[in-house]
Amino acid sequence: MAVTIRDVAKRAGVGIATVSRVINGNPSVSEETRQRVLEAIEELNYTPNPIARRLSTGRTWTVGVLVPFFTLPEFVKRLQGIQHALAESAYDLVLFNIETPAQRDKYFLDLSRNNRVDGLLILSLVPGEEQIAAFDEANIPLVLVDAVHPDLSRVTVNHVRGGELATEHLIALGHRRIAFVGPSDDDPFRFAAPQQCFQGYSRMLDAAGIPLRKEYHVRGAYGRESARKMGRALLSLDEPPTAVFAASDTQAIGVMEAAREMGLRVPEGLSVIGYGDLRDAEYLNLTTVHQPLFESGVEAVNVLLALIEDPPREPIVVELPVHVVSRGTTAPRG
Amino acid sequence: MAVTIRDVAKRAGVGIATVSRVINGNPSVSEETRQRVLEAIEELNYTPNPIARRLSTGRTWTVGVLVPFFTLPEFVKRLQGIQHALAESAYDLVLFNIETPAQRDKYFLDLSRNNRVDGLLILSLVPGEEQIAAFDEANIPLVLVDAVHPDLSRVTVNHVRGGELATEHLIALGHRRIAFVGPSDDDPFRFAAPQQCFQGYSRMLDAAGIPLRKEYHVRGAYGRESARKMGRALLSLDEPPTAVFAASDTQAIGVMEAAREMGLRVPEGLSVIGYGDLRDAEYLNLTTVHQPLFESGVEAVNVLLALIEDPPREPIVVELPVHVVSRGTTAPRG
DNA sequence: CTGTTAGCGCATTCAC
DNA sequence: GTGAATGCGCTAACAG
Repeated sequence: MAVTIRDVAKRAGVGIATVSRVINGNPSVSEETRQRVLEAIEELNYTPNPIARRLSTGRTWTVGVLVPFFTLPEFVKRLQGIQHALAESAYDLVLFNIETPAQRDKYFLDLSRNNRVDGLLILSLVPGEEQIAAFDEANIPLVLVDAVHPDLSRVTVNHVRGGELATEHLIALGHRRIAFVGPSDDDPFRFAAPQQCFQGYSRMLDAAGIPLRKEYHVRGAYGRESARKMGRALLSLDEPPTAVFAASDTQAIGVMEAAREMGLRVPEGLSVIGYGDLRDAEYLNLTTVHQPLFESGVEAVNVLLALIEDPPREPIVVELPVHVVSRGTTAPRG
Repeated sequence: MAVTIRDVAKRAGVGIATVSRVINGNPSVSEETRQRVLEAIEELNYTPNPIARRLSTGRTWTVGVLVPFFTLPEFVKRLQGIQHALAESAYDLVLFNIETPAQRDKYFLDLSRNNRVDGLLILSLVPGEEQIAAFDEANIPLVLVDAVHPDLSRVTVNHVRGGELATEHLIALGHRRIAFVGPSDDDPFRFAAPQQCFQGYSRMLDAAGIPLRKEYHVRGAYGRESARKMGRALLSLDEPPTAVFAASDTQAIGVMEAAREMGLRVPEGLSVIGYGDLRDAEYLNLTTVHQPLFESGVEAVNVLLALIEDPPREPIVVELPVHVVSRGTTAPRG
């Protein structure tokens, strides 16, 4: 049926080992026989069976990506970076989407026991200690993206810093009544970023001598609709904020809609800064904190491949910078 | 190192064949030995090595998904359906993203020759005849999603019908000056849907006795920004349209923005209907034609798995229905 | 430099 | 019912 290494060997009049050597670029083959083998390969239209190779080498040539809710724009963009970096490698990308804690645990167990991936990228999730131990024992390197565990390699951005920068930006514009809008943290996955943004926010307020007002600190479901409601609530306060820092662009958009509905112009009546710099941000002229999403995917792949190639060593830590992208939704306090 | 079937066999005091039988649910094993084997498996924490199984069975237990620009929301949603359906199966999902014709051809060649996938889902792309022949020869079933080739199984929606429905909706509201906004078709991938939408549009106009006006037919780059410009151009016409059918929700949003900028209210001054029913559509209260994106992914997986299990046969064709979702952006002609 | 051989871990005849 | 033996296609010692 399919043409195998043996067919090529016969055709070229050599042993299968020689064919294997040619395929794998082993230098100890005479130029002459190499040519003969290459010709045979060409004529027979041969390509090595990857599965046999995998069994033989004991490697799967596969990288797994564990991602919660991969359809969320942040994750899509990270995935894009991962896909991009992996496309140029010999590794296949297999996607594991997680929508419930049960799924998460199932995949963790599955992937650490079965011989399914050579390495795993984990987005915005932190495995438990036993799970980490299992991967370690199975000798499967892990790289966290946008999540932190002291023993694991990771690619992160400093969200506390991001929160500081956003807040600093508003303070520099003269604002003092600055609200924070973020996703609620009763989510089963409880992503760390928003909480860290809040830390940066409160730290920077503190540094500026601005008291934290709890009525300016609102949380709700992720998504525009919810953010719009929160925005309306904020703007209905007796002393409404003059600026809002939203822990995601999606929520920033919701807040802007609330402002518009209430007859408030942005940025004249209300400054809004988002977080993430998602696709729509530029288009909507939204001031935001740029997060290197695509780049984080690329970097994570680089780190993981290094870990796969080299013997295990110290965790590799890459921290990518964030910066404010000042566009049209923030302005000096009126 | 890792525990193998041999370890289990030894532990249970049986041959490896028996262990294999137990694993694969072969009935010809006595209940007693089955229990013994299961215990051994449990104690040793054994899981079969999938790669060895793949080599032995000659199947990869892998499904490939070929998708152009997978970050576009339409594709993300289809991918979600695919992922969802595949998660419950024994198959891995490996993602191949395509951004250039060269990449497309490379993957087609690669996947048809190498033993990498048991089947392939192809989104919005049609392979060439030689490529189809190659897959056929390699015995790798193909399922097209949102694309048509007479010899291939596929899951589609009737975009001509979709275009008719959208146009009919506007006509029923009394509109006669109806414009069509779509992506330009000088794209190297030239997705078929927009063109078919246009066919439905022009067919329905014809049926209603409304002449097609070429100044009402505008095309431009995919994306909001471009659509906004087209919208402005349309609304600046001496005799501007009273309604716009956009071949994608993204473009519909751009048109709505153009209307707002020019002081026209939607739907009072301008009716807008989109296409796709993407996530934002409901939120923005956009009237649109619902496309079963998620469902198309699920169905495609079902078809593909059937094709993998069963001997090749007639192409399986699934056509999913579309329908207008009437929301707040269309109204009777003023 | 090159061919022979021995696995990789499992499924699967084929005898018993 | 069950075990021993063979092979899936390839890589990697090991001899020559």
